[in-house]
Amino acid sequence: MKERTIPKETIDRLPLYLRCLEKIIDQGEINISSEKFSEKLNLNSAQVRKDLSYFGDFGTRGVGYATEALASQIRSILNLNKKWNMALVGVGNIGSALLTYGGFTQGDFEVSMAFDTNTELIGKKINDVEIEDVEKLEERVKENNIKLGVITVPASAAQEVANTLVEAGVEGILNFAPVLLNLPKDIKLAQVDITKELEQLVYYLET
Amino acid sequence: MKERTIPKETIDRLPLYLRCLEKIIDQGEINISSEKFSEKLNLNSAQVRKDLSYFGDFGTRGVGYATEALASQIRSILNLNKKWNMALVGVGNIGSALLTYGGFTQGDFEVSMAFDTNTELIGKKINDVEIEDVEKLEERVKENNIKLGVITVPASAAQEVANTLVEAGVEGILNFAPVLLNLPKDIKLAQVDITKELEQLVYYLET
DNA sequence: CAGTGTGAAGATGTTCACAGCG
DNA sequence: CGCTGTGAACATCTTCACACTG
Repeated sequence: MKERTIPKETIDRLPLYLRCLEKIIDQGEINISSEKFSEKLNLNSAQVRKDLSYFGDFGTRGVGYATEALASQIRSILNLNKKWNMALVGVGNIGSALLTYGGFTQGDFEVSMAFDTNTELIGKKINDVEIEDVEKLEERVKENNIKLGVITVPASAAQEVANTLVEAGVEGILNFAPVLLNLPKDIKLAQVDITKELEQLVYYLET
Repeated sequence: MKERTIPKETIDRLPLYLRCLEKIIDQGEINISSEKFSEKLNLNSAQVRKDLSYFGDFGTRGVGYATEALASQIRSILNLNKKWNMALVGVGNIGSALLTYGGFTQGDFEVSMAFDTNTELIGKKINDVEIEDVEKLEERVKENNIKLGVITVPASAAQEVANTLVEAGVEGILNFAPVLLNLPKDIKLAQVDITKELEQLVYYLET
């Protein structure tokens, strides 16, 4: 293992490696070569080896990578050894979808608090999570030591919500609102921008 | 305007330029300099000028870019001059959220057909769209000449749905399922992978 | 003379090719 | 002998710096 700066793109691919590994572990495979790996993920095998070598010498020459051990390593690199609770703000279409989303309900992430301004919603429960007044956000997030916030409010409210989340001590934000958030640089941001994806997509289409 | 290959990253940024422009047009600005632009988007001003220059000489030296004209140019480059109808498959949490999503309901994109396998859902309407049997997908998508598909089914069903959409003549797919789809190379893909985003996000967090 | 458009330099990421280990 | 790990070559993207124009 060398001390080097790790490309963002490598981090980008780690979740894909992990997902691929979990699949082939299910199929009972004990080892996998970088070649096999790269075929499944449509990339170059040298890419796979280089990516993994940033974090240690996980492979065995002549054999490949031990699937179980590698999966465990990647989970550890990605900080997936603890359950991440999230505070969600904005219980609209996407917000409620995330509250009941099976994709991570049973996994490493869980929406454990939800906030809204709509008095019709406050007090109701979705998937065992009670919707609370956004006024209480700061207090409640601090109290529960939540480190991840999810923004699913309309674009116009997103920056204000982001500020409140930061005040409340959140360290990372998953933002679904189509705005560029202004955040302190120690706060990490993941942006999910569906309209942007669609606009890019149709650029490439025949018209 | 030079004939050059346009970086993917440039296409990535076009929707952001557009969004930013629309905002400042609302504020009544007639012109904007690459410098102002770059501040609002957190990038280098040379980046802005280079990106825009791939498509033509839109700026005026000493003045900047005419906001209205540039917005219109970008919309045209991105193929946003027509309304894009989409066929959505999988009316679960995320699927139904998209059916009622205000973010593009009033815009350039609209989910105009929805399919599912669940007989409880088939026949019901969400936001004026009747949910149909996925068996009818190919026929109905062809008949309506739909060019965009949205996959919001569980991971295990995603590849099969993708195949059907391709059979039906779709040219672009927006996929929310956490799988790497195998598609003919003339079919364009946009992937929205929420779990991946979260996994990357927490990599960067203190633990 | 302010601000674009763009070659050239620099930074970052990917692929090649092969030495060396199990 | 097969497959990893990795310098070096290559490709792509970003930033600099400045000539030139409206």
